[in-house]
Amino acid sequence: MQQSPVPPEPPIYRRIADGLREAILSGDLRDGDRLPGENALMARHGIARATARQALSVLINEGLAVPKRGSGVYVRQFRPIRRHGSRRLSRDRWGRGAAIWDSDTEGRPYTVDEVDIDRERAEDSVARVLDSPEVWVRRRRYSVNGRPVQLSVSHFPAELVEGTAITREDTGPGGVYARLGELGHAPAHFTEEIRARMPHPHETVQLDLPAGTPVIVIARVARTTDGVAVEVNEMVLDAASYVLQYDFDS
Amino acid sequence: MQQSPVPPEPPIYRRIADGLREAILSGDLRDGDRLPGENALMARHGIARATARQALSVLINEGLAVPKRGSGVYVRQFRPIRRHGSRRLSRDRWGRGAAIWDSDTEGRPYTVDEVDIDRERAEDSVARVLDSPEVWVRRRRYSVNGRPVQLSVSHFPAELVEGTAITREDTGPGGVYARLGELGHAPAHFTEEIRARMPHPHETVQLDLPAGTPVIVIARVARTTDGVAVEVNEMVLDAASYVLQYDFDS
DNA sequence: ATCATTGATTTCTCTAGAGAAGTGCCTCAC
DNA sequence: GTGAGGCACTTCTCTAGAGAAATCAATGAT
Repeated sequence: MQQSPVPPEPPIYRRIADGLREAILSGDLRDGDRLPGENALMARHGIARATARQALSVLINEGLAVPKRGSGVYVRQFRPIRRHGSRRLSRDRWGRGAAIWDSDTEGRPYTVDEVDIDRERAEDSVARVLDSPEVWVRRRRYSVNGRPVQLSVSHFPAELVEGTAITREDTGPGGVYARLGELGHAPAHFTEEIRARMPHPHETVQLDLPAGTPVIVIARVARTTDGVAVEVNEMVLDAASYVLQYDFDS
Repeated sequence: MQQSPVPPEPPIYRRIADGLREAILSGDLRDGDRLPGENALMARHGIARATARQALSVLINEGLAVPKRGSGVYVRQFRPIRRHGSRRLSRDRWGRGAAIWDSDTEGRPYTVDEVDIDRERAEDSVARVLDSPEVWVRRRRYSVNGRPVQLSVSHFPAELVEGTAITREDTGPGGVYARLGELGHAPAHFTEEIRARMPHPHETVQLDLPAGTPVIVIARVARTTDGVAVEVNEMVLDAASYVLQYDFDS
């Protein structure tokens, strides 16, 4: 009737994982250090290969370690980019030392290494927001220091942007927002919806994500001063590479 | 010298996982449906138990499926709560049908089922922002419909709030922000930093997270009109339960 | 010096089997 | 009808072994 007096101790693979995690979080093992591998764990603990792998897979799925085939398992590093939602409000308004999480200084060289532009039928959710069944779609991939960090898919109402530079690879000075402004539809209000989830397989490939890395998905809607939606942009970010920042008044 | 003409086909466990994922994403298998289990996969594909498990673990780690011990593996469901950053700007300003992602209507009953209040030494990052080595800490867990969805840890400068209701379990009408206002330190500006990562073990326990569920971490700093930081609140959200929304002007 | 090859090491994939532990349904006694 | 017990089924944990594939360093040929 009563609780078992002996709390069952966790399984072997978990005790090993706990030990390694402890070493990582305490700082004994640092960014990029090599963890004991399958063979080392088998020998040290007298266990089967599958059990050693299971222990390591715990840390890998937690995003604390990254396996490199033929080489070893290494401690993961976290050095994010800071992305500001509202530039207007956040512009270093509160000075230095104000951030909770460290991040690399901004202004690192972004490169766009894949661009794809098409006219398509819009998905339901996009068509509803843009109030347009057909859209021009701009797909891009952004990399920093040669590492892909973000996928971006922008949607524009087809009739609105037809024939403009928005439908071409080179959008000209100021980018798509300048072009929208020339059309008399300058974006003035933004809504960003944010989710986090594990990546789909094609995202894992395109962002070159190791196991245990979630993605942050941002769905951003740009509207004119009249409240007309002129762009829907869905961004998929490597969660290990980003810190998002939003500033607002109460 | 040239690329192998035969693209190596993916391993068995991955092909099986791909098939099941397809069934889920296409809608053949829906929220809460039962997937074929280890034994079914072993029989159908003529594979070993470990291989069948590996196929299922792919989907589990992707957050698409949830195992229930002794019962089976089931398709995961996603029915998030919408959390607004800036209430002032977002208040249904753009009418209905404006959201990209579905979410349950707000106003569902929140319950706070664990409260813990202490005076402590602050961590470095918190001490730096609050400019105070000692802090009062309020730890809470929020649940919706009996399911824990959020952990929250609030920090206040110790000298500032000493002796007020902020150091007691019942903070009185209006909550801690009303008390800060009475002290002449009403929060006026907010900065929220957002990350996503896999949960730590204690977060997995406290939020009752299945494998393959990331958490969203929000570090929120509240400041007075003078720019003095009066609260640092770190929230850990079940990523499968939340959509965050931020509205701002360009 | 540079490049190709080789070999040791490592992770990755898979087989075959076994017992533990939790779940859910059915049956049986009351 | 209702509750208790048992049983089938499920996932979970682990052992033992083997070959494939990627990495890295050392070696050897040019």
